[in-house]
Amino acid sequence: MSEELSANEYRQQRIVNMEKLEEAGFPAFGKAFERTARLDELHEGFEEGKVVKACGRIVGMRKMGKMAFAHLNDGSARFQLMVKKDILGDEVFAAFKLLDLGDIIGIEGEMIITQTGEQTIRISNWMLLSKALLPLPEKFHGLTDVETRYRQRSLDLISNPEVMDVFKKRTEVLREIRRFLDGRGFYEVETPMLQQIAGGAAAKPFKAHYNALNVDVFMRIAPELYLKRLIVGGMDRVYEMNRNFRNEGLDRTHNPEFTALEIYQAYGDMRTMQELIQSMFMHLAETIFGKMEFEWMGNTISLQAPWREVAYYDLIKEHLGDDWFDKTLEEAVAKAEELDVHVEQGMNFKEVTHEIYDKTIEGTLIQPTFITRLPKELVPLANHCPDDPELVDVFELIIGGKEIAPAYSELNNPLEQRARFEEQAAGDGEKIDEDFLAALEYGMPPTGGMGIGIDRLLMLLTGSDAIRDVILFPQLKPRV
RNA sequence: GGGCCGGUAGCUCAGUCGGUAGAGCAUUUGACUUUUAAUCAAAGGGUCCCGGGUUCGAGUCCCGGCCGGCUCACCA
Repeated sequence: MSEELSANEYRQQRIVNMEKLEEAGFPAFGKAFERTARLDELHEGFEEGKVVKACGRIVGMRKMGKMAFAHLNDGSARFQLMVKKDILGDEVFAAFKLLDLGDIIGIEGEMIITQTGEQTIRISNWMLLSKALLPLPEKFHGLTDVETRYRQRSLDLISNPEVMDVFKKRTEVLREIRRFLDGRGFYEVETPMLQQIAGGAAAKPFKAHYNALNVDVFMRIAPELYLKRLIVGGMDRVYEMNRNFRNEGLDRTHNPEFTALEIYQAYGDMRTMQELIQSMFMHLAETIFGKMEFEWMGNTISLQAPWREVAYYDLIKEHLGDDWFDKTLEEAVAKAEELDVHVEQGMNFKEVTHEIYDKTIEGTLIQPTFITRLPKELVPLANHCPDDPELVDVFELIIGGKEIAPAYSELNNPLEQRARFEEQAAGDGEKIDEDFLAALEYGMPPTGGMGIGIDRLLMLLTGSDAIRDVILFPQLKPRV
């Protein structure tokens, strides 16, 4: 007996049941059903004696001789059904007992409270809306195999309510972000995902071919250069929240397609973004989660503003000593080795310092922290700090030891922008986006810009340790 | 890419020293009008991830591969 045949036994049995139901006058795949309310709403507005219509999937069934109890789930909640032979009559009751777990039905009945105190609908009538030909995962343990959960998200959602909850929260967060930004006068825009030059970030793009123009195109790695064109054009508050694609590895915090929110506000700067993100995160925490503290990867994180702000050099000194910047390169390398931080031959002092920061300091910043005044070498596309041309006017927001959002006082000097592009192009051979540079030459107002990794934000807000748990269909290797 | 762990019935999992493949749920049949992991009785259900090897005999040991998880590294 093959696995396939065995699985088929369940299917065969359900097809037999389906035929019996059809003979009894219950077509297996019904039409639209008008319900009184969702099951969660019925629980909330429960009223003993009220007659209601509801529908959903049968997720539990306890059959007895002349009555049965079942549980219905419509994705919002579960609701118990009481099914009695003396109410339905012999044939309709017998047909009900032919239903399988997973079948989708519509019912009508009276809301009652059972002896054990559970809100229940005692049904007077029912119809089959859709037959399930395959068995559902087991009722008690549910579906736990992670691989199956990601590959068959439908089943995951059916059998794991907490998974459903995370994805509903995801939708609510996206909706609330839009509402928040719209309320501040931002326009949501859509810019190309198919780009002939993949700019705006340093990452490897996915490549595709466009037949009609016979050109290679790239899936975007960032919308930044297009959004700034809109700032030049006078749309002075814009945001885009959509997918970016990066042709890189896959791990607990990286998926090749991920959702990024980029925000640009003309006549603002990094400070504008700082206020915006604190207000926005607190707003989300308050309105959707009703709390300010979140458990994430073993830490309790408070989003209560104001968040800590520390200049990069001060942070380094805090961890490596006030005299750090008086040290020689050799001393810095020695310290790195002592800390078990791997440094490459030929790295300069700043690079070694940053490597140490990356490996030993960033991870310790659990509570929200703005790191400001970064060395310009680290951030090529930002404006200088007004008081120090060696530093750039940016912040990196770290939460839970992870980078959540960078923000810049955007570079709006087209000559300097061109110089930096040329330097970059010399390094990696990428084409320069001349149209973008031309736009800048018409004049871009001083602008604050920010990028937020939405998936990582959702990990924090929902307490998820893996990005796969906040993305409905994460990338997986194909199954053979 | 390296290391460690895992893949056995539809689902969740056991499987000892290499000796006939197990349980619970689910399914089928029967009993049962207040159950809720319903209960009771009986039955059916397996490509033990794939391919080689060792052996009289492999779910188990060895080699290779696939998929997944954790972790380190790389990339940013």
